[in-house]
This record gives sequence, structure tokens and C-alpha cells, in this order.
Amino acid sequence: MTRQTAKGSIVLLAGPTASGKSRLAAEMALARGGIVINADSMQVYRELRVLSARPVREEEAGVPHRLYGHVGAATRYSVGAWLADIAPVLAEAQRGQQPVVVVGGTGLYFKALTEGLATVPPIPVSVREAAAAEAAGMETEALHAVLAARDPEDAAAVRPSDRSRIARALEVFAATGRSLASWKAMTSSPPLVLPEAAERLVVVPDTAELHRRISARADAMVGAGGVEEAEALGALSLDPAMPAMKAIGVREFLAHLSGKLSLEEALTAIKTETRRYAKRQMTWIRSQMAGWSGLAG
RNA sequence: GCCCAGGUAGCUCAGUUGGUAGAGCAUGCGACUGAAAAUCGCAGUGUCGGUGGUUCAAUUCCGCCCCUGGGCA
Repeated sequence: MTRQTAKGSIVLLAGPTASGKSRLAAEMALARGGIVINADSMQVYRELRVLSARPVREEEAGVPHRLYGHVGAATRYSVGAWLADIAPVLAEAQRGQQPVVVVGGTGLYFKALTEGLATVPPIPVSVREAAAAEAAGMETEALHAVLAARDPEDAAAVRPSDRSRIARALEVFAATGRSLASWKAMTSSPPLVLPEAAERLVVVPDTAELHRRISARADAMVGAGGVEEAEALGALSLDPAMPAMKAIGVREFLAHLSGKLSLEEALTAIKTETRRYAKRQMTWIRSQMAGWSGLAG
């Protein structure tokens, strides 16, 4: 019976973008007298309000929302940073016996939350920059060959075409002198939330309906200031490789502002990208969240 | 009306010296441990505009027709 009490205190709510999960989370938190915590990798950025579809004031329904827009776009945020940020929030809620609803579309964050994360030392900015400089101009396969020369196990773990993961492995090696695989084989941080201790829910909408919502939401972004938001972000002159710059809509609206795309073309591209993103989320949900309870969206 | 260029996958196009065709993107499926709205893998699909003709065989060559651009009148 205490177990049920425990389950009621933590709800994990996942689902694809535009599935209506934010609103649902606010309703659930309101009904329980709890708080909502963000598990979306883009809604953490202060400058991305409209483009990341962060809940607006009325959707927050007077419920406290945490980890929304709490970092600047110039920050290179990550799963590890999110785990570090959510830990004290969860601890505080637990002390106050306050129910929490963790909601978002970033599957990796939920995985790290419930399964823990390998303890890899942070990569110093200087190392990262040096690695990036070295990689610049190199073909991805050549980078993979470099990785293979340093650690065959790491190289075998990633595809020769997967530049992102190859770069990560090279950075870890450069910063620590050890392979990423060896770090993963060592201790992980313990999960902050045990899967059995939480009510794990996933919103699974009808695809056609989801596509309609994605389209309508993209159109609404224009009136809500999405273009201006992209412009403001562009004015920061951040490295296009920064995570915040990768939010869907940023590149497209900036292309529109520079005259490369009409507004209609930008919106079409945004809708397509968003549909593809939702699809990847559903693939993750099917394979990685098999134990979660589905809710029809 | 005449001339020219086109009509091939959902889209943009390549191609077949005649033996029923392919890339990119889209789409579907999948992978996923500090960039995850990222990054990457795999896979389908076609009355090759219509219709006659030549041919063992036409998407390919020839005639006519339809449609779309552009030019000339």
C-alpha cells in the first residue's frame, strides 16, 4: 500500500511532440497539488519559448513548472546537465511530499532518469574545441579510422558514418585518455527514479491527428512570434552546432529572414521536420518504453 | 496558328545505342548513454502523358492527339 502512495507521487509522462502532453501534465499536477518538471531538451532554453512550444502561462494552470527556460541558448546543455538539475528539484519535492509530474519528449532523458547514466568526466571546452578543429574538413570515415586507431572497441560501437557519436568518443578519449566503452563499463550513476516507483505513462496519438496538430501548431507559431524569436536567436551569433540552434524552426525561419525561403516554404519545412521528429520519438517509445502504459492521445 | 523544350516514383530530375527503369528528398521501419528537436542504418513504390504504327520485343524509334513552359505571329 505504501507502494501505491509512492507511485502516486511521481508520474513520468512521455509522448511525441504536439501530443498534448504538456497540458495533460499541468492538469495532473493541479489535481494532485504537485509540480511539473520539464524533460524536453529544447524547452530548457530561455530563448526558445515559441519554437520549442514551451507551455504558456494559461497552460501552466497555476501549477509550478520547473526546468523550463532555465538556461541560456549559449549553454551547451546535455542529458548529464539535466540529471544534475533535476536531482535537487526531485529531492526538494520529496522533502515537501509534493507530487511531481515529469513531462517531455526527450526519451534519452527519461532513460537516464530511470536507469542512470555512465559516469564520464566532463569534457573541458578546450578539449572539445581542439577536437572540433582537428575534425574540421575531415571526412567522417577518416575520423572513424582515427577512432579505430585509438580504440577498436569504441570504433566498433559506432557506424563509420555516425559523425556525432564518433566525435563524442574522440572527445572522451582526448579528455580522459580512456575509451568511452571503458567508462560505460564502469559504474553508472544510480537512477534518480526507480521505474517501479513511478507511474510511467506515454501519450500515443493517432498519426493523422498528430500530423494535423503539428501543422496547426507550426502555423500558429508565426502569429505567436516564432519568426522574431528565431531572429533574436540568430542575433546572438551562436555556433550553428550549438544544441539550441538545432531546434526545429530556427534554421528555417532564419532562412526565411535572409530571403532564402518564403514564409510558406519555411513552414512547410518546419512541418516536415516536426513530423519526422515525432516519428523518431515514436520509434524510441516503441522500443525503449515498452513497459510504459499507453494513453490514447 | 507556327516553332522550340518538356511530360518517368508523392516531389525534383537522371536514364534506357529498343530487352518493362534509378538518384536525392518525402514516406515507412529500425538503432540510440552528456549535441538526443542531435546523429545514423535499412526498405517500398512506377499503366516511363494518351493512342496508333514499325519490331520477336517500345518507356526508348515514327505518326497523331492531350497537357505544361518559353518564343514567334
